[in-house]
Amino acid sequence: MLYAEFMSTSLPPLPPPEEPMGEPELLEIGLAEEEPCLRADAARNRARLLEAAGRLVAEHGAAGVTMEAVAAAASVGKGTVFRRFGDRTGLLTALLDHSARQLQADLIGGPPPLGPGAPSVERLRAFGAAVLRRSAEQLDLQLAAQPEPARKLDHPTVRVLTSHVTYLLRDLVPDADCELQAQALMGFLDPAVVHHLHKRCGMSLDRLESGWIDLVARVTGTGRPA
Amino acid sequence: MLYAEFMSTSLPPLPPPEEPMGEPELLEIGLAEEEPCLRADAARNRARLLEAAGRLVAEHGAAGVTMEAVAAAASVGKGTVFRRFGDRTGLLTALLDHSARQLQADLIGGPPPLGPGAPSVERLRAFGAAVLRRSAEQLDLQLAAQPEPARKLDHPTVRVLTSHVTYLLRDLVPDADCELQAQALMGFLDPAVVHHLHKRCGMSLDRLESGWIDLVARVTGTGRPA
DNA sequence: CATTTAAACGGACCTCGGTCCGGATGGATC
DNA sequence: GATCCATCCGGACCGAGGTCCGTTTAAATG
Repeated sequence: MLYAEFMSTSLPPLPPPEEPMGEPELLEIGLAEEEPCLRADAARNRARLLEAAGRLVAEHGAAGVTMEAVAAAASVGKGTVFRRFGDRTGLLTALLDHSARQLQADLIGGPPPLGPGAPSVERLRAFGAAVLRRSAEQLDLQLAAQPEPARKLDHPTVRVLTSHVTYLLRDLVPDADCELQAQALMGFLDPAVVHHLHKRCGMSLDRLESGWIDLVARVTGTGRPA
Repeated sequence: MLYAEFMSTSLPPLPPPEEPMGEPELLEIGLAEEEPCLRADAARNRARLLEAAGRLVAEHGAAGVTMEAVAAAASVGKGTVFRRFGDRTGLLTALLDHSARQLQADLIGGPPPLGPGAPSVERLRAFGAAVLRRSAEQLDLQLAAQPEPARKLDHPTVRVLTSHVTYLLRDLVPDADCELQAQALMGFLDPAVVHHLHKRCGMSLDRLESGWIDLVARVTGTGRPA
C-alpha cells in the first residue's frame, strides 16, 4: 500500500473508512485546510491576529495570550478572533501550524532518515527525536494549545503523526495490532509527558531520546542500534 | 528494596529524593491525606457536597457538574465548595477517590495477580487490565477530572500508579531506564487514550486489553503469555 | 456605477471557574 | 455559662472564554 493511500484511508473520521481512494499528491492531509479564499479584510485581520498573538506569546508566554488581549493588540473586535479561529485552542494551534506543516513535509518528502529512503526502524527513531526536539522548543505553546483531553487525539495534526507511526509499524511488526502499539509510542511523545519528565523531573532531552530509541527497539523487537 | 520503601522514596517532589527513609505501613502514600479533623459543620457540608456532586454526575454527566450547581444542590455557598476542594478538579477527583484508594489497596495488599505474590510480569498485566476496566467504567468522570495537561502527571494518584509500574519494571528489566518505560506504558492507560480508542474508534475493551498484554510483552522482552 | 448579498465586523452579553472579605459559629478554655 | 479565636460560611465580585445579533462592507453582477 502506498504511503499516501495509507494516510488518506487511515485518517478520515472515526469509523475506519473503506473507500480505496485514488491518488497521492495530497501532502497536507491533516492540517486545517486553507480557508479557500478569504475576503480581503478577513485575510488582513487574520494576519494581524496571528502577528499579535505571536508577539504576546513572546512577551508573556502562552498563558498571557488572552482572547481579548489578542483582539485588542490586533485592533480588532473579539468576535473576529473567534470567527476566524473558532476558539483559543484554534488560535494557538494556528500559531503552531507552520512547524507542524514543516514536520509533516519532512516526514513525507524530506531527506532520510526522517523521510522515505531509510529503513522503517531508523525512520521511527528519527521521528521520535524530531518530535521530541520540536516539543521541547515550543513546550508552553504545545501545552496551552491542547484541547480538552476528550478531543486531543481527534485533532487532525495528531492523527497524521499517529498514522505515520502506524504505517511504519506495519512494516516492522506486521503481526501486531499496530494501531494500538502506535498509540502507545505516541503517548511517550505527548507534550504533557515531555513537560513532566524534562521540566518537572529534570531529565535531559538526551535521556528522553535514548528512552525513545529503547522503547522503539523493544516494541519492534529489533535490537538496539549499533 | 522493599516496596513501601521504594514507593516512598520514588514519590516525593520532582527532584529525585535521597533520604533512605524508615519504614512501611504507609499504605495510602499518594492520596489526598485526610483533612486531619474537620469542624462539625465543615464535615457535614463536605459530605453534602460530595453527595450532591455524585447526584449531578449521575443525572447530567460530568459536564453537568457546575460548581454553582453543586453548591446550590447542597444548599451551601459557592465559596464553601472551593474552600473544601480547591477547584473543580479537586471536587471531581474526590468523587473518584474511593475507587482510587481501592485500586491502590489492591495493588499493595490485594490478592494476586494484582497484589504481591504473583510474578511481576503477571502483576503488570493484571495492573493494565484493572486500570483499563476502571477507566472504562468512569470515563467521563476521569476525563473531566483531569487537571490542565502541564500538571496532570504531577498528581499524586497518577504518580503512585506510575511508581508501581516502575517498581515492577525494575524487577523485569533492571537494565532499562524504567522510569521512562513506565511512563510509556502508563501513556497507554491514560483516560484520554482509552476514550479515543474505545469510544471514538469503537475498539472493544478486550482489544485494548490484548494490546496492553502485547505491549507489556514487548517492553519487558518476555514472551506473550501462554 | 448602482445594486445586491454573502461574508465579516465589533462589542454587548452570558456563563462559569475562581477570589475575597465581612460576618457567623463551633468548640476549647477558664 | 461566658469568653475568645481559629475556622468556616456565603455571596458579591472579577476575569476569561464563548455566543449573538444588528451593522458594515467587499466584491460579484448587470
